[in-house]
Amino acid sequence: MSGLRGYELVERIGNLLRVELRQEGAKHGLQPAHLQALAYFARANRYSNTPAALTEYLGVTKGTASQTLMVLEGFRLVTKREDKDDRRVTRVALTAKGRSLLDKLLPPAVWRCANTDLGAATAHRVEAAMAELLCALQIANQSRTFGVCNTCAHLLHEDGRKFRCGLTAEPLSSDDLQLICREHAVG
Amino acid sequence: MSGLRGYELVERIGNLLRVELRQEGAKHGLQPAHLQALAYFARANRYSNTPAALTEYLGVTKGTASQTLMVLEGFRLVTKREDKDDRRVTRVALTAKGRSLLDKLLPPAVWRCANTDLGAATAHRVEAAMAELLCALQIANQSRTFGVCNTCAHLLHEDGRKFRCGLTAEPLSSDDLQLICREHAVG
DNA sequence: GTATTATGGTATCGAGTCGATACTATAATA
DNA sequence: TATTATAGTATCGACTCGATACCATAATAC
Repeated sequence: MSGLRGYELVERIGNLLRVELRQEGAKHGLQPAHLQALAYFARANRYSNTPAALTEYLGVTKGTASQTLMVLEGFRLVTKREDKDDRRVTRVALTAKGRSLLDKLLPPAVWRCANTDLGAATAHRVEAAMAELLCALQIANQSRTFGVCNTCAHLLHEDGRKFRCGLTAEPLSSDDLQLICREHAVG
Repeated sequence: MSGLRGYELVERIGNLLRVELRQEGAKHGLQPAHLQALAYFARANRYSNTPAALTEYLGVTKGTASQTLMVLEGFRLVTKREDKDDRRVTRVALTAKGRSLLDKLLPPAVWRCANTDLGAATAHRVEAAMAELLCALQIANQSRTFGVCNTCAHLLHEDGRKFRCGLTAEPLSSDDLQLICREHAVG
């Protein structure tokens, strides 16, 4: 019971979406990897909006990630600026153009359509199953989880509605809690 | 409710597996696309073991599919022969080497591991959810379903344990029922 | 029965991905 | 101060993929 059947299903789903993403992105001169990167920076928090974090997130080499970012910057979809505390670090942020393009392209039309067809209840159940699967895969892969602060083991609840990161000791707003963090930990 | 969260999950799962597939395949000089093609022909039935069917399955152009096949043939992982009835058509079959390599590489180790960690019951539930999602996506995409004969609307049950394809009128063995067919139809 | 069109497949080219390696700049550590 | 680690870029080669053109064969039109 190696789960080959399940694996084939995931492969096909991923492939189908990838083909769609390629077609849609091509209309704007973008490849799947570009859109993945753009989507990442749209949701990355202040500890995670760097090329190095993207490298880990996508599982590619830093050279590849750097190239991807150069393309996005060339299209004026993201901006880069030097970190003022650590001058080795580059901070990446979406431009308004990048954000509106992302809203238009993701998720792909075929996904929105399928999601509607499934209905809210089924879609939610499928989503939960995939979350479970992803978690297991990340553990098996010993890779970072890149979850949101809201679900992080480092999150500290203070009195009232205040939150703080246990790693950096910095306070977190409620918006912060919805962002992806490279230091995210489970358990 | 566009299902962006669910989409991100699928993207991440697909990406994680793709990275793994790339690393494993690289040890044998194979790219992800090669292994996908190899896996397809391992399961394709007699109506579907052609480059044209692979083209539809992977959602790429026929030129791309042709190149992929040339690589596989070069590595002696598949063989090609001309169809005797329609000489435009090429039939593709795995070699013993191709089959054993596939058994070794798919599903990737990280998948087997995650599958074990999840446990049989959960793995089955996740698999069912994925099947449902894939079906909805294929309908939304108006793409062929590439299911097995066992689940096909064309399948005719004859007396006893005999089966026949309603499209080609040919008899189907019980092994045939487990193979992928490009003419597969739902409903 | 021949001309036309459709289908299956290959060849070739260019744009782009991605990994590998080498390199620079800055920070952290010995 | 010297060494090492980290963040990022530059460059190169192998490869993917789409686009286009092309060839052979089958199906269809007339």
